[in-house]
Amino acid sequence: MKPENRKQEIVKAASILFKEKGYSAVTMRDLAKAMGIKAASLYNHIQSKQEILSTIIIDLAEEFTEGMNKISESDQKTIQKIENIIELHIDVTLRNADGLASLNNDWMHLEEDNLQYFEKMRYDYENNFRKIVQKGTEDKEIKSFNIEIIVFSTLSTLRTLYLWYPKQKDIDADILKKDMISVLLSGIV
Amino acid sequence: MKPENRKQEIVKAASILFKEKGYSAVTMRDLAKAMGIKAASLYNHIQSKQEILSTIIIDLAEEFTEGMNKISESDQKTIQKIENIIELHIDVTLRNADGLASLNNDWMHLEEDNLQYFEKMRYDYENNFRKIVQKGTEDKEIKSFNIEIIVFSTLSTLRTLYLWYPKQKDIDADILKKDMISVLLSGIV
DNA sequence: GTCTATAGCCGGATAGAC
DNA sequence: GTCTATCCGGCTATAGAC
Repeated sequence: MKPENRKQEIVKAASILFKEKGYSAVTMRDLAKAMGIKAASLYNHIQSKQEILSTIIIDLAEEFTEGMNKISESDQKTIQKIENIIELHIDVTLRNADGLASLNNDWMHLEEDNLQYFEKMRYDYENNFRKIVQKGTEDKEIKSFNIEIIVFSTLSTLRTLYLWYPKQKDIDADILKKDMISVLLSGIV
Repeated sequence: MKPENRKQEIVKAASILFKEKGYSAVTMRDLAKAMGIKAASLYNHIQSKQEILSTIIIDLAEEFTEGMNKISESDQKTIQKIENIIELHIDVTLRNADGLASLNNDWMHLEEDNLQYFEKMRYDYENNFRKIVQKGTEDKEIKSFNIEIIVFSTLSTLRTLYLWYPKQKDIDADILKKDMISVLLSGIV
């Protein structure tokens, strides 16, 4: 097995453990045990514990950044853009729910360069979202509530999907997308 | 100053640090430094690091449990109940936003009895919420989307308020309540 | 590529002086 | 009530045998 594949296995196992206890509470011994080897052996495939964390988080953050850039630059209507953002989050969650736990809760344990890079991506992502909502209210596609509240409540729900989706085993991805779009856009009343 | 007050100061300082880095990444030396004393001195006021965590989390969980029980047992209509739940979350967030970080992210580091007690309270809370939404759909007060999606998306937003509210310094609590109720109940379109 | 052994450091917590 | 000094265990990471 090539080292790259072995590294991917380590990252995957680490994602699950980081989700359960958080980056700081997971030891290299825990991770090695989950892989069925000794802690020292991990270092043939990775440089450090920190490298595992940054691999998980930066890959996901770049995925969101690329997706958001495409949506943001398109010439669709606001509502269509928001629907695409909801789909983006659901798609990423289906593919890597465990990694999203680190993205949401352990980003502050990234070190220098990666921390700055991550924070910039997150800022740009939120700002793109905010601009889309802003334009939507100007075009009267969206109600003129406080824009920050709209951005916050929508993003909160999408960012927390990773916690909730794995528990809903019997729900179809397409139904989830449809209902999630309805709930977030049209409300529940 | 009585020991009880000093303990409260420690818990408050710890809440801030736990919010920034998480329970596991904060050391007793970090906490002592924030209090302007040495780590050993903390132990004149608390039994252990674990005691600080359980004080933060259990107090808050009990506050939510009491609030939810009152709402749940009242004879109000469903929509009024949901509005009261939104207000409950906003009120607790205004009073103790830092502590809510531990409630949301560090509950898994509670030990045996407190962990079980917490998990029971959280289960009951969610179940009460679910029953309220269920009744609302039966009475046609609420649209008949997938109930789990409604419960999840509403709770996600309310639980994440602690991250967002402190950044919105210029927003009035009453306006926040009003707009949050509108966004969650009526949607944004 | 995995192992054993261990370096070197830092963690929570205690003892006892003041 | 706070301090200094310290115990002791667990942490990340490395060295070197197989």
